[in-house]
Amino acid sequence: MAKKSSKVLTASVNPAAPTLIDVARVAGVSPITVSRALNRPEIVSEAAREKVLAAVQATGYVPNLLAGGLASNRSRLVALFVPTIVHSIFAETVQALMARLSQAGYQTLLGLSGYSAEQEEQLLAAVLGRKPDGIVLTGTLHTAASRQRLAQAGIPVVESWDLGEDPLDMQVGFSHEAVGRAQAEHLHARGYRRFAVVSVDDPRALRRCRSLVARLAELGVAEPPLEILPAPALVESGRAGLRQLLARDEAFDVVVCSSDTVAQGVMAEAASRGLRLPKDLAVLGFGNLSSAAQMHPALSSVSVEGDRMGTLAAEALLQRFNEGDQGREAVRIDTGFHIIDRATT
Amino acid sequence: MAKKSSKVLTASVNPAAPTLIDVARVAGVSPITVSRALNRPEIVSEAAREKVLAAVQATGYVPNLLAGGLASNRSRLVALFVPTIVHSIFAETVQALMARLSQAGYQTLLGLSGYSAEQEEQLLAAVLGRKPDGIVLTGTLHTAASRQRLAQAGIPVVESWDLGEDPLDMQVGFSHEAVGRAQAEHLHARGYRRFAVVSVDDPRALRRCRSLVARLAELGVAEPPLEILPAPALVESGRAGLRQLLARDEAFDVVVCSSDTVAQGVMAEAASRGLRLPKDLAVLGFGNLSSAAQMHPALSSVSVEGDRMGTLAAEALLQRFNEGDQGREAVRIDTGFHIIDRATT
DNA sequence: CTGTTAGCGCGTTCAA
DNA sequence: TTGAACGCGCTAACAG
Repeated sequence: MAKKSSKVLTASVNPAAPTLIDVARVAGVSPITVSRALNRPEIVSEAAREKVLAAVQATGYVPNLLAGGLASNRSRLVALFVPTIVHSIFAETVQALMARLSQAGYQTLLGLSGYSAEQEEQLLAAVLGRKPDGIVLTGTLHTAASRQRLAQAGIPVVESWDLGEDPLDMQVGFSHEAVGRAQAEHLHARGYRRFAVVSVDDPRALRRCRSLVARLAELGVAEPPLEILPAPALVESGRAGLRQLLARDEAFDVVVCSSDTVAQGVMAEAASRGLRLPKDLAVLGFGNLSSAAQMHPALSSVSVEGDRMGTLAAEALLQRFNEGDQGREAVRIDTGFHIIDRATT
Repeated sequence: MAKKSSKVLTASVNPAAPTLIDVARVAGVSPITVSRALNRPEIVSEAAREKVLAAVQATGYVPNLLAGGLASNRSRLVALFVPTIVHSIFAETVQALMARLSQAGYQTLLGLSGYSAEQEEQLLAAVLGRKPDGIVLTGTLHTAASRQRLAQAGIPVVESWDLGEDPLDMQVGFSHEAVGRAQAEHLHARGYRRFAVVSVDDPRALRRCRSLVARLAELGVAEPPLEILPAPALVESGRAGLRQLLARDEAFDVVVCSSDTVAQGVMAEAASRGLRLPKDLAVLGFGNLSSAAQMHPALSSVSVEGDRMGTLAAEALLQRFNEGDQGREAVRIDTGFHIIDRATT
């Protein structure tokens, strides 16, 4: 390991990354003054500040955040878990959250938790070791062990993309049950009576589906044929879903899909069979509001604002960071959703 | 669950997260034995290992990776910079890289660098403070300051999604010039002579475009009309691009697009004007091989394997981590690309 | 195979 | 406003 002695050797290989002490020496002040000049410039005399800044430039000093975090117990790191970012409605949430946090001086440790609470638990154990100052999860389904670890970590937690019973801490999302009900009511009001469902095997998608079916029952519509396919949602899932539905030989004139991606597959399969959309078959998807423009002109969809969820989650955390754990108001934001109906346009 | 007797206060608020020392006390061994039992189990007696593991369970110990990283100078963290992950060909690279790295015990610090080298430089300063063990960048365009910081950091670097002159270290990607040439040659061979181009203002996209134009010139085709639109690439960019091209009143029968997203917009605009695809107008996109199935049936495309780039980048880093900096073979992997022609199917 | 010693680089707590 | 001492939690290097 490198010693106190000045750097005389290996000048080209690795000039022994300068530390705060090196900067202090160059600036002619004490190490702690350097620390303060960098972290809380307002409490340092202007003269000192300038000397320090010059020395930082001269040495190419980069603060070691590992050491800083260890000493201060503040890592300036936020962990973010999403199931996946490929072909995914979560990508916008990730992007928006990162944008807001980095602007506030925080960095983001991304975790891909898949669609299982067990995978999330695994990841959690690893990530909490980095001592993040806060964490954003997707959904409200967590293992008991996860809940305990999270509680023990004592950091602010945001659950996103859902609203549920006994929150871990803060929540920013919408009710998947409400989505299911709205789907049923909207399509029923438009005159549809013969439904079918294609969904991937994701807990939240299934909840929307169950809620849809329940509301349909209340409206006097018989339980529709369901096709549940393995996650992740691919276009091919939609194609397969519609194929299997048609093979069942039950009549339907609208297909409710668990995502826009699945819906695209359903539409592609329908088109290849000569069905006219939405005349012969209407399709209802689910996805990001901002992607709505990209959709097939005949695809109706339930749209949520993934980016806004990200921004709101970030802001909830930042506020908690500043309040220093006392404000602790019970944040619980319903971001809602919209139904975009393309059948009429 | 209870400790020996040390922590008496605030039992409910925060049981003062157990440290390695607490575990050692419970297990009846020295702290360093706990450390070894966890990090290099093979060099510890089975008896000790079992005692330690039991104590870890009992205490709910989570190793502090900040402290570990500081002491060992190994953070088990890899930084990954991509321009964006929304509507993006990079999402698959991120996912694949993370999957491979997490399997090897590394976590990923994601940075969104936009499409500018300056933004990348900003990010770099912040991220290097976390002392990542390695870093993966997108592209080969970096500021002088970035290059210097990177060199000074002395960690393995992978440049992805491109191959270029004087690499920083390792490269995993393909030649954008080769793509441009291939586009020209493929379409020319198919009989097209009247080209047009819609591209967003992204350095790599512009290089493909320039190369296309140059090769066309060699083939005796006049310089095609170009529409360059601001990044990021949206479906709307494509619509606007085609509108503006048509307004120019120059004839063309094929449009080369900087991405599949742009291509979708071009096709949507074309369809809304009653053009038949690909008969009246052929469209060539650019995107991920695995997304090819999602494309419009008339959309041809240059396809690259984003996920494979991610995996290869991860493996290049892991190998370097293990070799301990001596192997240092000059990794430079051309992942190539494919042209998928849908006009004939 | 196990333990002891001595930091890693920084921020907190005091005092000046 | 500045500085000195101390320790955050862990691991490298040596010894036993």
